[in-house]
Amino acid sequence: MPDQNARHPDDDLTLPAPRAGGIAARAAAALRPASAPDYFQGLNPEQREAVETLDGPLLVLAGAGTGKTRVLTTRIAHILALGKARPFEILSVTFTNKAAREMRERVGKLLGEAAEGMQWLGTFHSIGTRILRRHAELAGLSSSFTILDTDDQIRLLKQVLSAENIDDKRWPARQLAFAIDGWKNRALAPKDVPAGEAQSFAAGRGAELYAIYQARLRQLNAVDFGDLLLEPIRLFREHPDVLEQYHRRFKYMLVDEYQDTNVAQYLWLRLLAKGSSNLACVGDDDQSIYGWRGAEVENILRFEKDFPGAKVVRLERNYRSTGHILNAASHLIAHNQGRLGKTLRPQTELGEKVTVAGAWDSGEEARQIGDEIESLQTKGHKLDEIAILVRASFQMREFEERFITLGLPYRVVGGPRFYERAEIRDALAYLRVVASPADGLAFERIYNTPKRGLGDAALKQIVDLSRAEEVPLLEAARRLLDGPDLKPKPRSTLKELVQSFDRWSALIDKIPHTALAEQVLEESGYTDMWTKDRSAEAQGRLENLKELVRSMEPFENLRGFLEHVSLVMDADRGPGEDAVTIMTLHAAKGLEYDTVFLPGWEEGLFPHQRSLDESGRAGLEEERRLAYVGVTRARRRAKVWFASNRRIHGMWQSSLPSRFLDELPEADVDVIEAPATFGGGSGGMGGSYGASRFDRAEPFKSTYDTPGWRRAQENRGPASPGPGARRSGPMTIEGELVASSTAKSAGFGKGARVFHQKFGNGTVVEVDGNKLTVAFDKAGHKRVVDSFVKAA
DNA sequence: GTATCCTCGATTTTT
DNA sequence: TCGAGGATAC
Repeated sequence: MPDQNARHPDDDLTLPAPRAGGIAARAAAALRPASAPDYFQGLNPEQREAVETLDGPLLVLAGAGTGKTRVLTTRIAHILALGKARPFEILSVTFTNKAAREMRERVGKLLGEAAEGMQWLGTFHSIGTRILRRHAELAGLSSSFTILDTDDQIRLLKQVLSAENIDDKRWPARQLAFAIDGWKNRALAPKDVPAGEAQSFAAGRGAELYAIYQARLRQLNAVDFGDLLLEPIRLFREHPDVLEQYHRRFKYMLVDEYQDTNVAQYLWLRLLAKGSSNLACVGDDDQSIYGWRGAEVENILRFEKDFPGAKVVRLERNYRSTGHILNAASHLIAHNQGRLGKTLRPQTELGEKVTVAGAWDSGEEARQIGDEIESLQTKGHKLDEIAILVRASFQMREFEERFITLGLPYRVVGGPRFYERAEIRDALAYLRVVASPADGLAFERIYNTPKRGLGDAALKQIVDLSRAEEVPLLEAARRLLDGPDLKPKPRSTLKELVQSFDRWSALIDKIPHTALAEQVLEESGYTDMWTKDRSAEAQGRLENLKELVRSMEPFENLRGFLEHVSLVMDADRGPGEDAVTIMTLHAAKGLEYDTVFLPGWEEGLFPHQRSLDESGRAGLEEERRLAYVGVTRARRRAKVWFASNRRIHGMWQSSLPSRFLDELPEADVDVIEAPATFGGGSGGMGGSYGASRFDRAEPFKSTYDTPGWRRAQENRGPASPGPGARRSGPMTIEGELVASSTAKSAGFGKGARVFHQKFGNGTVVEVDGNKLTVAFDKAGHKRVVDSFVKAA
């Protein structure tokens, strides 16, 4: 999506552009029929209520697959059709560019060109940028400020650390970046950082370094992502007249995925909502899975308190998935305590039960899933409608390898994205310097790429001069050429580089930006560098560079393109051939597939041990929400898998089925006994020791035959706890843990000698229900399920 | 400036 | 176990 900023001339806040008003008026006329407007067609009563409740704060609790986007877009159409506001008077915020793009498209379908006038539809960050550019001087910036990405941020922090004589081995820049991000997420300026936290970096210098970093940003006329939220907040607080302008401007405000907002975003919204108070937030507390990067579920849980008189509408009719899938998901998520309470109601038949199956190890898990996909394919299912959702990306590899063997087309979502590739970042760095010669970080990135013999020594001279004279790096380089300090060789190379940049910069308004980009890449020797490179990726990198130039075409100029890139960092990739999708659960939020495979439901992996260790119960609940997100991606088939052995950090570990399996309702789940392909796999393992397939089925069965499991069945109860009912968690998590670990044991006592297929012989040192701690003679202490060992 | 050795860490990720 | 990234040696 080309950024709107690039296309729309800056409008004046106080004088609405008449052109846009015309569009709105036409849209309104087109949409205003005699009776109920067409766009209400097919909305259920709750959705309609959410659309029609226009005045005052509104929270729409939209469960998975309940038509959330539809409500948002129809609401916009309704506001415009009633003439309550013009397109540019609606603030509509999303989290990702993808969501913003989709929203714009769908509004476009409803309204046609009126969607074009929606200048304030975008991500928190893009809207923040827009606001900040308008009032840059009030924030000590010029309106052409650059936006640093994570890489630039780290580079700058490294500079700060070295200038402050802090050993960056002991106190890595990454760690400081992480801390600063955390503070910014919570809208803390350097002076607001709690003393205790500042203490945690570089012997108490955390807040001080943060302050120095901020000062450096200002010097560079740059902001980081956090500033795009923080600076507008500061602006609004310190300049009530500015805030007032936006209050007048935004008649209606809509926020998507409200459960993902962090403190800064929340404050930002609160300030703006002091105007009209027509703030509609849509979200689902049960799908809050980004706590680890600053999202505060509390924001959504507290909505009614924060915005007095708020109306809450629950969307619970799910049009996506069949009954068993929804029942399973609802029952699972009901184990969480901190939630607003909401149960998905199926609108169609029960369909297929959710299946749960176990595999001996992760390799077998991948083989079985691969086989199942092939069989679905023979039955005529499209691969595009099949997804494998994993907890952690290392799980993907096994599937990829298997699918390559099978010749099964797949696509991996995630991974290094287009704009993060080294060659793209290098090319962009060149263009950034051309567009804004003061961009020191970009200059630093490419001043010796391709290698031109400018080493650290020359760089240090430039940096020192830049500091001493308080000028940008490029300017410092220029001055250095006039002085006596440079050796002849670097002098001539540097001179050529500086002159090249002067030449390119002069061309900015003279030739098309795509042609300029090509010229820069050519003359700088950058393309050459890859042409000469004999490595395997070089060809692909050259392709990427061409793709980059192509992607610049829709933009008016270089500046517009760079703005887009700094915020978007994401390139559309075409649909391509029919293929299975492999991605993380996090990446799957908002998507849906007919068939969803959910491998790796094992304790330690899912829920992830680290999440439990770091965040305790809150961590567990977020993991459970992730499981809920996973299951609710499925329209017709959800297939959960676990493996009893998995290689973690290169070492085989035996694993126990996830507690989340215990939390699925038996009535909606089929436990699959693995087909008899045991031992028929790759590698030398398996098969030879004559184990029966029940070796695998058994631990699973025993897990199910627990008091916790039975209690879970009894607690299934009616599907809906009723609006507003806060389910206090029908069963305690601790209870279930104890329950599943007090399952009947296969009868090994302390001191018994046992044999395990992977770990060999050992002695039982502890018995905890059906889980044994065994001191293996060779493999050390391990926890295993009793049915995996035999009496030795 | 580049090759090789070694050490460390190993969920999730957007802007 | 394996890979990236930094440090060291040439």
